Amino acid sequence: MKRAKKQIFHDYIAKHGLKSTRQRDIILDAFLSTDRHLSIEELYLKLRAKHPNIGYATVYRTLKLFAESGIAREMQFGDGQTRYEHVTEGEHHDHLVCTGCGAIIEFENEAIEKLQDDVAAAHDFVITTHKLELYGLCAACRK
Amino acid sequence: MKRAKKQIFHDYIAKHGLKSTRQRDIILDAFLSTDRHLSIEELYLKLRAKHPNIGYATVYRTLKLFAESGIAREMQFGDGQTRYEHVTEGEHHDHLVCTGCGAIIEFENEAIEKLQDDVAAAHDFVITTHKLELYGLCAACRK
DNA sequence: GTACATGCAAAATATTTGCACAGAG
DNA sequence: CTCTGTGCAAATATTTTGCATGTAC
Repeated sequence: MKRAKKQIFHDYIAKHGLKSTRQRDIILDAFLSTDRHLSIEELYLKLRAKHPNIGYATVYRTLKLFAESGIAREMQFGDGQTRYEHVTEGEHHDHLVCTGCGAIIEFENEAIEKLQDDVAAAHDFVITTHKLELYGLCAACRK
Repeated sequence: MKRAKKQIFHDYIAKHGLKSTRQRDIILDAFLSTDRHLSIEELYLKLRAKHPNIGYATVYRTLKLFAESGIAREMQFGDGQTRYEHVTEGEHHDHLVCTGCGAIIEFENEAIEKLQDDVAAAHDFVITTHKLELYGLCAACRK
């Protein structure tokens, strides 16, 4: 799966006349080998440990590329930072966010998706994406 | 209803030892008499027409106050600007956003809310709020 | 009179852009 | 060799803060 995303990215690069560079590979590896919801800053700091010469701007530009290529998606959880999450083709999930510890749990629910389509149809909309986030406290944080 | 929100805000002000000022009243009026999803900048520009001496910072601070008092809520629709929407007690709604013309339609769906509770229960979460946004194209923008 | 509020400008954040140089194809 | 990518710094955009002054209570 990690391999599949590298493949998708490299295909995208090739198809658009872009170039495969050392930095992009490094950032891609770092992105694929972490948690699914990291901010640019988190990724940048993580990278800098091993690759102090990679610039902030390159991380921004490269993550945007990931998003365009379809292997990542920009997310806003309202904390002022844009986060990027992994996207796997055909998969969709929503989020359960603990406001105590910041944990983000993913879930899928077919029934909800179905109802969303109904709502959209009732308003004569054609949905392209959606975002569902439930904010609350996890068991541990309620103690 | 507009009156009710003014009441809520003034009660909040009073209870917290804050002060009722001309600016807060002006901003409150402007907020209550507009669309339900405006950015700070939109509100600020609208205000400046009639009240050129109100500062940007005051608008920011006042809208945060509105949110604290419970008559407004901060929203992020991913366009880089924080927007504030009206909150009516006991009411909850979600959003249908047209990516073509930017229209935002509100809707409510009990069945979805119920399923969300089920999801939360399954993960041992207690939900405090949630956010559901459906992005797509409205009928007019599909033509 | 004593806080709290305001307005302005400066600061803090987050993100984007210009440009000279480096490197992939 | 050409055109894209990189790194750095500067520019933008958004939001917050410090401070002197104003004003509600």
